[in-house]
Amino acid sequence: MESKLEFTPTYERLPTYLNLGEQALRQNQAFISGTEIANALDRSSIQVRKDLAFAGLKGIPKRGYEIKQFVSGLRKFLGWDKDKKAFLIGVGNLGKAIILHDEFADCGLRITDIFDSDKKKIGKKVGALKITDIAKLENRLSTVKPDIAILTLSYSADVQTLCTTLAEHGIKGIWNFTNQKLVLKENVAVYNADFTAGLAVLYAHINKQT
Amino acid sequence: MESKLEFTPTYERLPTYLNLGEQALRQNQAFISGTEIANALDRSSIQVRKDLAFAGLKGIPKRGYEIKQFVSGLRKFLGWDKDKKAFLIGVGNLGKAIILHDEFADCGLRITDIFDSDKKKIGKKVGALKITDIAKLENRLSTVKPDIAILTLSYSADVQTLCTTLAEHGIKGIWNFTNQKLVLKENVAVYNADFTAGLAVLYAHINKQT
DNA sequence: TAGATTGTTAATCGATTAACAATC
DNA sequence: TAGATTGTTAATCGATTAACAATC
Repeated sequence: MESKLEFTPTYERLPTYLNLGEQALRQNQAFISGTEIANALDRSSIQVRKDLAFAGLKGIPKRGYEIKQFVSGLRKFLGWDKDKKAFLIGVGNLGKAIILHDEFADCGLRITDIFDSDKKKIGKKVGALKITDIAKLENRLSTVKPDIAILTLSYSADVQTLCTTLAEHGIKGIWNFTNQKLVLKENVAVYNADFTAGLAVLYAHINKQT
Repeated sequence: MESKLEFTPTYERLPTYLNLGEQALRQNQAFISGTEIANALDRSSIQVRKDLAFAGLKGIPKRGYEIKQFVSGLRKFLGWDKDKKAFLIGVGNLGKAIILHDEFADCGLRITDIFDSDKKKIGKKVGALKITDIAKLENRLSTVKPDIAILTLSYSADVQTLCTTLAEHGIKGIWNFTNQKLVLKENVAVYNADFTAGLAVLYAHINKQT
C-alpha cells in the first residue's frame, strides 16, 4: 500500500469475525462471546476482544456481544453498509470470478461497469453486466463517478496510463490484481492483491514443518 | 495461518523483488541495487536490504546484487525452483482463473489434477487438464501424492471433511480460497486467501483520506 | 579519492499477549 | 455467590527504521 495504515492486521481479521456473527445470527443466537469467536478461528480471545473494541463494539461481561448489534456495528465499521460503485477492468477469468461472486454485494461493493479491450468480448454479458469497450472508460467515469476500480487485466497491458486516467477522474481506491506497481498520488488508496505473496508464505510454512 | 511463522511480511515482499529482478534480467542488466528496488516499489532501501539478507543474498557495495545470482538465489529461497504437485478442487470461475494462470508454473506450482462434483463439468477440459469427478479424489491422492491442495469450491460445500481426507493422504499445504475456517493437524500448512480482508483494508484507507 | 552501496548493530515503533480489575 | 467474560493497562515480542562502519 502507498500510505501507512495502522491496525492493518485488525482490519484484515474483522471480516472473519463478521462472518461468524452472521452465521450465529442465522441460527438465531442472541449473543456471541470473544472466547467463542477465538475458539472457532483458532486465535486468542484477548486479540478478538482488542479487535472488537477497536471496531467500537461493546460487550456485556459474562454474556458477550449482542448479535444484532455486533453484526450491524461491525458492518458499519467496515463500511459494508453503504454501497460503493466500482468499475472492473479486464474481464478475463479472474474478472469474471469477481463479477459473479455475489458475496461482494454484501460488502457494499457494487460493480456497475465492466470493461475490456478485446473486441470479441465487447457487448457480451457476464451475469447482469454487459462488457463495455475500454475506449469508453473516460466517458463512463465522468457519468458514473465510481469510488473504486478493480484491475484484473492481463499483465502486459499498460496499467500505469490507466491509473492516471482513473486518478484524474477522482477514483478513491484501486484493488490491484495485476503484478505491476502502481504509481499514484497520495489521495488514491491502492490495495495490491498479489497471489504470489500467498504462495511464498505457504511454501515457507511447508518447509518449516519438514 | 495455524502455526506462527516469523518474517511473514518479508516472505510476502520477496516475490515483488524477484519480479523486478526478472524484469532487469530480461533487459540484460548486470546488477540491481537495493535502492533501485526500493524506489521502484516505493519502500525503504533498508527494508529491501534486510529482506534480501534474510533470503541469503549477498550484494557488492557500490554495485548492488549480481542479477543472475539474485534471481536464482531468490527463486531457490522461495522454493520456486522445485516443482510441487497440486490438486485444485472446485472448478468455478476462480478455479479456472488459477488453472489458466501460466505464471504459477514459474512459482513451482504444477497443477496435475482438477476436481469438481458437478456432473456437467466432469470430463470437460480446462486448458490442458480434464475435470475429474471429486469421487475419485482419494484414489488420485494415493496415486499422485500431491504436496498442495487449492480449494476453490463454492462456500456451501463441506470443506472440512475434504480437508480431513487431504490430511490423511499427507497433503503438506492448503491454499484456501473458501471463507471457511479449516481445522487441521499441526503439520498441515494453511494459507487463507480471503478476498474480503483486502476489501476491509482498502475501505479503511479510503475512509482515512477523506 | 569520493560517493554510493552493502551489511549489521542499536533504537524505535507497532502489534500481540499477559495480567487483572470491573461486572453481569 | 461463583464463574465467566469484558475492557484496559502494562509487558513482551517482532518488525521496521536509524545509524554507521566496511568496502568496491
